[in-house]
Amino acid sequence: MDGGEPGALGSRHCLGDRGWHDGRRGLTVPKIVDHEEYRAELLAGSAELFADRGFDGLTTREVADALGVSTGTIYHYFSGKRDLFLRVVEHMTERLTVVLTADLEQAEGPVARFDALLANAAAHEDWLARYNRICLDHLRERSDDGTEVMVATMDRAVSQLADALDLASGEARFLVITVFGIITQRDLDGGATSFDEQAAQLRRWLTATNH
Amino acid sequence: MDGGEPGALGSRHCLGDRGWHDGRRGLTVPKIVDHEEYRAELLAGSAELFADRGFDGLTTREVADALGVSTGTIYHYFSGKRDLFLRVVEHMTERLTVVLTADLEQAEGPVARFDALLANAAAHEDWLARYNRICLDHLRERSDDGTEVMVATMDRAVSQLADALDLASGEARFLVITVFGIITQRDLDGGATSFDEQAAQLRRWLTATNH
Amino acid sequence: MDGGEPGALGSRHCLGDRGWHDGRRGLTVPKIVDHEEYRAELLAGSAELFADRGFDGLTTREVADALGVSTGTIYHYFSGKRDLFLRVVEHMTERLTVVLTADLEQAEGPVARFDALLANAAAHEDWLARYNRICLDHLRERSDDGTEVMVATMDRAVSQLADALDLASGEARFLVITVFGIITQRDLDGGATSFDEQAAQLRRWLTATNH
Amino acid sequence: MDGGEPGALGSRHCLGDRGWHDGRRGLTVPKIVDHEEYRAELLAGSAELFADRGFDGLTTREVADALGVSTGTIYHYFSGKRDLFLRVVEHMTERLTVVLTADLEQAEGPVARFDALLANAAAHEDWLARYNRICLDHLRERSDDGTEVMVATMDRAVSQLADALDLASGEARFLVITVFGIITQRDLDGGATSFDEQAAQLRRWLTATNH
DNA sequence: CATGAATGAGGGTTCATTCAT
DNA sequence: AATGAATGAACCCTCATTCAT
Repeated sequence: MDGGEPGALGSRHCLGDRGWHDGRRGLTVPKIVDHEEYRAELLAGSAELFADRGFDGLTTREVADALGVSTGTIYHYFSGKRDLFLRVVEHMTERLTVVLTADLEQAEGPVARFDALLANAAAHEDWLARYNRICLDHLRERSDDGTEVMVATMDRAVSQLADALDLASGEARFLVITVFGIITQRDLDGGATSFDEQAAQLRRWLTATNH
Repeated sequence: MDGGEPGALGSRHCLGDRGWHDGRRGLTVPKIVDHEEYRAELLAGSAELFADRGFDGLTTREVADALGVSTGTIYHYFSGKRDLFLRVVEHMTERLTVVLTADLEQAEGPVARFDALLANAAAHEDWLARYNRICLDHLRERSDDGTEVMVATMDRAVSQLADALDLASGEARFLVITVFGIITQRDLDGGATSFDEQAAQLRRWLTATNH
Repeated sequence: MDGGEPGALGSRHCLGDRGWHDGRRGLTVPKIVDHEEYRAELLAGSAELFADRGFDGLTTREVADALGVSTGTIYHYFSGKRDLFLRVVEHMTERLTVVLTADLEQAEGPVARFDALLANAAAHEDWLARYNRICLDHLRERSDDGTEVMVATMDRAVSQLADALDLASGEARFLVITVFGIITQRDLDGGATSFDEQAAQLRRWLTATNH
Repeated sequence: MDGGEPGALGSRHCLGDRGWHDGRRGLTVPKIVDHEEYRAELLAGSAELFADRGFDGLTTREVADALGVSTGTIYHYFSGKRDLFLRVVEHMTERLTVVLTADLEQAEGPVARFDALLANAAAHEDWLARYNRICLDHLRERSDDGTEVMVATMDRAVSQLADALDLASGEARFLVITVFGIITQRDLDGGATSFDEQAAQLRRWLTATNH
């Protein structure tokens, strides 16, 4: 189980001890870069919480405690709880394609890439499960334009996968849907469903398709 | 699109006017049956709300208003908001198999039954999407024993389907997972994903499998 | 020193113990009248607090404690702290003319009515001082249309006084302004300024005016 | 309409660019005078804000922004928000007599001095209105010894005016009270009340008195 | 049985103040 | 001397729950 950030060593870190550390004498110019970096750290640290507890089930106090900062600090970097949540979703959404298609290029041929995709899904299963939960929560908060983001995100992932695996768009979409289906089910039943067994079913579909 | 109860004529009904204080005492002998029926009506009426807004995003006042009763009435039939939610999940869970396998027996042969299953899913898509949402919410409220219920529910549905469609357990599970995957995706993207197109992919898998 | 309501015996009363007390059997119709009465009591009880501490300097908890109710109750009768404050100002504004002109009719002749006016001012000095404070606070909260209310209120009081004392509009206005000036000064210096001495100056003006 | 400081050219100036870190060390010897001057500038710049928004309605951040400095700077020159406010009141109080009696000596005779007084009041109406507001706020912050300051201030102004206009103490007090009454009323009604008309009433009183 | 007024703990958010730079 | 990021107590307000009617 990986931490809040896939690929990063997301050990529970305390973010509470920073300063300006500008360097050159007396200059009171704080580093802008640092601010953005810190923001990203807060985002990464909040993702897991929002996924586990849901937007409404999570308090800002809990977020602050988990991040090792005060509630005021959260409001220094984000305009509110809702803003933080929306940024978390944005942040995760940007990484979805990366998570699914990482190392896909290094595999030779569609079948090998299919295996690589499943390996990616298995490696980042927790992250994907969290993303899935968060997406449903996001829909509640932005029922108006929430779907637009999802459509665009899905389309991007699907088109990349279609290219890499030499599949039609609808087929690649089926692939993503099923992968998420397996992950959702395992999320719901606590892992009772075998990932490999279901992956085997999916490979059978691929074999029947890929001609 | 059906209402809160699949198969029932789920028009938005106001439950508030049963009128225990209608005057003629002695006439309105409160039957036990009535109590249970009323409870069921409250459950059915709450399902949609919990699915749409989430457990934490919904207030008891809102539930009461939607049901056309007072908050006190809810506390008369349930021990609290959480209890109501848990009963809603139970109530929906009990119906899951029914929803998925309705009219399945009348179809002849595995393939026809597969089609009937998909027809069921399409007919009750809203209900299934809500059930899917509620299950993830349920997991948050009962992270301890929440999975047990899900495992049992899934197993029951899977074994029924395995019998009806002449599939191995793992195959039937794949079927359910994929159906839910499609419905979840359509829930997220507002219906942008074509149900039929994805169903066609699933049939391809079935064809490759069912020999 | 009178309480929050001029003329009323405004002893610090605990408002926390009420019910429906409808009377006729089983009817679940709560009394509407009661609701409005209670609202008025809350208003009267809040006036002193807002005057003493200012809108921003007063917490809802303090209001609730002083009224002997919970914070939630305040939100049951008013839409928020700001609404409560605005209603208090409205409530007091409606009474201003009454406070100033009470018993004025019973006096014979302009001079006697002038004396009656000063007697009214002295009798309700605390209430007038509070009203004065609250008006300045009100201006901060509603800098847009706050002045309109003040203009209308002042005009009403002035025209009544002009009639009763047989004064021109500008003269009646001078009278009101000076009375409030004396009260404000006494509010600021803790009563060091003599009310009677200043009233004597005002009477000298009246004598020079009233021809 | 004058700025925060009567008689001073109170254009909204940014105080934030004194540049202690301008580079050439040793050149910018921090004089004590400078420190005090700067303090006075901060005081003058804050007066308007405190009057308009009230002590509790104003944040230190807002004060800092308006002054063009950081919040830290305020804490360098004052021990806190409350201290700053108290110093503002002190600062304004010291100037009250000056504002009211400026150019009074140059006028010949009591009546001419009376006119000069009214001219002063009209010229510094905004400042006086702000002073009036701030005094009521001050009373809230220092209800214990707040009145003492007010009594002393009033007495000083009254005795100066009594001398200059050849009035008895109570008469001079009436004069000040009425001037403030007019200004307060005009503050409340947005200038709807005519200053000159009310001043004419006051002159009538003077005529009846000064014999 | 049904109601909804009342409660008060706890929610999101603000802001006076501190202090490392 | 000046900055502004960080803090956390305390703000206004919400809402699950109780109970007199």
